[in-house]
Amino acid sequence: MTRASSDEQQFLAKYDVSQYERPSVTVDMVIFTVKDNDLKVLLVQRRDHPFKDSWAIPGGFVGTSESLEAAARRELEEETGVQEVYMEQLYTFGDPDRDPRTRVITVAYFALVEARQVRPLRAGSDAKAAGWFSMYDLPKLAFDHHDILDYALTRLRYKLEYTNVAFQLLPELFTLTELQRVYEIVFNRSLDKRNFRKKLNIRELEHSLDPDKVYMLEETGEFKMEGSHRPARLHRFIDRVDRIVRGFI
Amino acid sequence: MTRASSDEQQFLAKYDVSQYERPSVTVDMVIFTVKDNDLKVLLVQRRDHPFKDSWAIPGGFVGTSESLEAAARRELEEETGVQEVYMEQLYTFGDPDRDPRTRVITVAYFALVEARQVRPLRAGSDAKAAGWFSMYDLPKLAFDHHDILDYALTRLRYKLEYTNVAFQLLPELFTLTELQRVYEIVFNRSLDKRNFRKKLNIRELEHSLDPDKVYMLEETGEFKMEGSHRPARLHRFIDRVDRIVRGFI
DNA sequence: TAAATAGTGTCTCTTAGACAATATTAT
DNA sequence: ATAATATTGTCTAAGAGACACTATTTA
Repeated sequence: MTRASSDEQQFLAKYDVSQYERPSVTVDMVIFTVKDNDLKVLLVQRRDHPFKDSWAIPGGFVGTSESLEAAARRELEEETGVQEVYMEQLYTFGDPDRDPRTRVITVAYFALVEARQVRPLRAGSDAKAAGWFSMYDLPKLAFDHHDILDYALTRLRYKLEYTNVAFQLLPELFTLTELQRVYEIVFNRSLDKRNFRKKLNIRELEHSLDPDKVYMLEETGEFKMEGSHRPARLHRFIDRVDRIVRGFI
Repeated sequence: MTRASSDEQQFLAKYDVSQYERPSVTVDMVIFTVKDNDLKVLLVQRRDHPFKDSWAIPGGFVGTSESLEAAARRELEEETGVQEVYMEQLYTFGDPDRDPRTRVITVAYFALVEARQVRPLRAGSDAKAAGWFSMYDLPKLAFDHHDILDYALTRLRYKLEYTNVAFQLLPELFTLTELQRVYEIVFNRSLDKRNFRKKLNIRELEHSLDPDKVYMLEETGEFKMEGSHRPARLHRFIDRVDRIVRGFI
């Protein structure tokens, strides 16, 4: 940052902030979880017009001195009670008529949360209800929220293909079969168990060559004893990296 | 879109558009070209505060009833005179203090233009000068524009790796050596000629399996006769697709 | 014929995907 | 022993990367 000259200070003092018409700016949150053997997204039912009673992804206005990411995390926390989860900017939707009230530009984010960390959903000041909906069986949505969800699902699949973020959808300890189920649910097709595990190993090696980039899968030595069958090894992901905040690239 | 009920119409009539403080929204354009054996970006020198006299990427406010993409194309056309070039949304930068005047959220786009299609650069209403700068030797930039360019270069490299957009940086007819030079310049390292061409063939096949996805490389039968050496075959890309407008995923 | 650039093929290593048998636990 | 799920390896095909020689043109 260059130091402000007195010339510049003079300019800034005179600057007329109401010189241009301004759109409203919101953040909208696509919050995914895997639950009941299904990929779910959090929707709220609108209490007010426009699209009163329609379901929509949660969102809200960006505070005057609040960063976009902070606004997104605030919304996420309001809806789910969770913090510190994986979140990234998705895309900015700004068609002039996407909101019938006035010009609203929305910066969409998507987040991955573990179902069990989420507190029970509740209505809010502008939502008469909230709930988890299957991505494969959505109701009609308000605004352009179908577009946003389409885009989010594509991004989610893409992310799962070349990163290890999947563990963000699982509890800390999980079996490889549970991890595979996450992939199967997100990609909506079954996978071969041996190939899946082989690929995990390959990723493992790749990643250990670049420890700044991703997460490492680790055996805990513990087992999941459940059901009348052979117990499964429990694994965990080790964080080797500062959380990747910025969107995909 | 649901039909507006009279209840809803009543609501919309009363809706107070000045209810929330609003940030300004701009689009900023990262305009890349390959020229003089170098990757160049278009910069303008600011006529006014803040950052008076600093170089910056061109941008401007989004019109009240103008889509983000339209605003980006308008800026692009103003600066370069070109239209119908490859452009995609990059990322939205919204730190509260990124602009000392007031809250300004900017939606960054990046575009690829062919150097010879660009009309000579000229100053503008808010720029005392404009010019092409090497991405590998940038001046100090205004605002957070270094961040935006870093991000744009990463995205550009990524795009070149898995798509055929590189031809957007070339004239309609080009030799394979010229195409390879584009890759070498963007990735800033030399490539093996045989492997490069082999990969082009593989991409070709992939793409013909999915003709809705990308472009096809085609031999024209013409040759570039230039210099005292064997002439090179001229190629072109055939558009097999509606332009991909949305950002990468 | 010399200089300059164009054009081309093989080998090895790694990865992706198809595919089935054995191991361990509770009942 | 049976039911249920966990765990493991091989084969083939395709792609990535290293590597060097011949072809064609003009001066």
